[in-house]
Amino acid sequence: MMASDGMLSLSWNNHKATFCHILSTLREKERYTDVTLACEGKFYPVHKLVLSTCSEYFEKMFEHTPCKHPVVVLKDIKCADMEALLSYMYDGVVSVLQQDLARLIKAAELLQIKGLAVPDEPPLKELSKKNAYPWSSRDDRSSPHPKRRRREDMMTSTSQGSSLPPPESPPSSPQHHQESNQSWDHSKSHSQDQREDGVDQRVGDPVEPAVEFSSPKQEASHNQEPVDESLVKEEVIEGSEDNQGEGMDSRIEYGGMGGGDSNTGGEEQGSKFPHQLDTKHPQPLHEAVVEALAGPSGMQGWLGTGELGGGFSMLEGYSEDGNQEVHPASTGPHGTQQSHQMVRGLEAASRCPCCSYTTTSRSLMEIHIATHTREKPFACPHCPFRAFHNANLKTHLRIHTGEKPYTCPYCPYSAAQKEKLKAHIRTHTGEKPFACEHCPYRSTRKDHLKSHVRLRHMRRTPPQPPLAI
DNA sequence: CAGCAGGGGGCGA
DNA sequence: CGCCCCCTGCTGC
Repeated sequence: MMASDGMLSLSWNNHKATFCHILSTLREKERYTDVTLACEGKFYPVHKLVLSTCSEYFEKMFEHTPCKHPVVVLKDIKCADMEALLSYMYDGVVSVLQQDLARLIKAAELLQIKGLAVPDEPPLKELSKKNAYPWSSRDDRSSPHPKRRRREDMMTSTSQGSSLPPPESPPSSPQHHQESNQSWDHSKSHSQDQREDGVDQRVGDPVEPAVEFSSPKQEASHNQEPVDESLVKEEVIEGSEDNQGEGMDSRIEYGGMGGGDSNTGGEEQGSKFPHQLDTKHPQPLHEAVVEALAGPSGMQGWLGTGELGGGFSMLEGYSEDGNQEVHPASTGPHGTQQSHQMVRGLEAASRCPCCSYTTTSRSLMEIHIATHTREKPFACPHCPFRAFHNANLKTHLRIHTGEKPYTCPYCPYSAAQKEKLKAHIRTHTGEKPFACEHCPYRSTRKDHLKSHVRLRHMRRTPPQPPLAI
């Protein structure tokens, strides 16, 4: 464009079209996808960025979902509609049969898709009137009031965007471009990244002080409706340790564990989930995946369980190879039924997405998964720390109280943890139980031995390099 | 500066 | 209880 004061403004004429095209292509190739939508047994790997751009609902969901690659189960959405909406979000256009329009719009409302169900902002998308919005002639396209009204009506009976009222319309297939065979089979993939470190995140945790995760509650408070429990749960993110990534937030405040990312953690994790790395994104994603594999149990995802998930449940079949985190996206009685039906249909030997636990029993799996997803019930009154076990909290509390009950018999040292004292005593006794298998080095502590091996025998003198050439 | 050693915090079980 | 990780201070090359 123009210049002022010697400044040149370069514009990319075809930017929009090219940009959209590339996005679509990326989706087709499933590259850089970082969220998977699941509905009716089909899985759609897509991009959070795109979803967030097109839907405030998804935006908020991801905002409170630190998972690297969450799986969002959409129970009240037909896969055909989902495909159409994805087409709409990626291409800005979707073709739909007149008869399917109402249902599609309804789905769009549930997901708060901008331009379809929610008035979109100035740079509106190209929604062809005839295709998707026949009546828009009487409406401002950018502000589909009728739609909005409808949505508001619905919202008055449910909390915002969270409990999605189940669509009643029967399933059918709107025409759409791509995606029809996007459904993946389980073996296909996704095992990659799911893990994040954990972090006990608990967005919306009812027990949590409002200060901490105010956003969801604020949202809820905006609604006149009482907070829908399912909404809250929906945002709950359970983590496990090591999360690097986004999930780290809370931990960073008080944790040293910092996402086990840096050193060994990364390596170990990498080796810990090899299947995740090789299955699906053999490509550049790699690093990101490795990064995502924060912790051994890094199950950041929101895994629905019987108690938690109003309308959501694990897809057992999916989890078989999956290692995916599953996030509930819709709730409500219908959703629940739907999902349960789906699960029943998939009943077979299934594997926990977060560990190697396998069972053919859905209920057993739910119980097991609860061990990953349960909240940390023991909260420190002085800091954001939470623990799974009371004993851990007690230990933690000593940080605040300064209590160090374990005293060294040889010196004035005292420790808050018994194990620390044991390690300390070795410094007096000279006991070094941990011997390096590559050299005479011995250590009083196992982690020091590990560091030693890493530094001296793994990094330094890699046996292969010369041979490899 | 690299490596070692010790202290400390957290996690899962 | 065992393990992991981070941080920091010390020491020797």
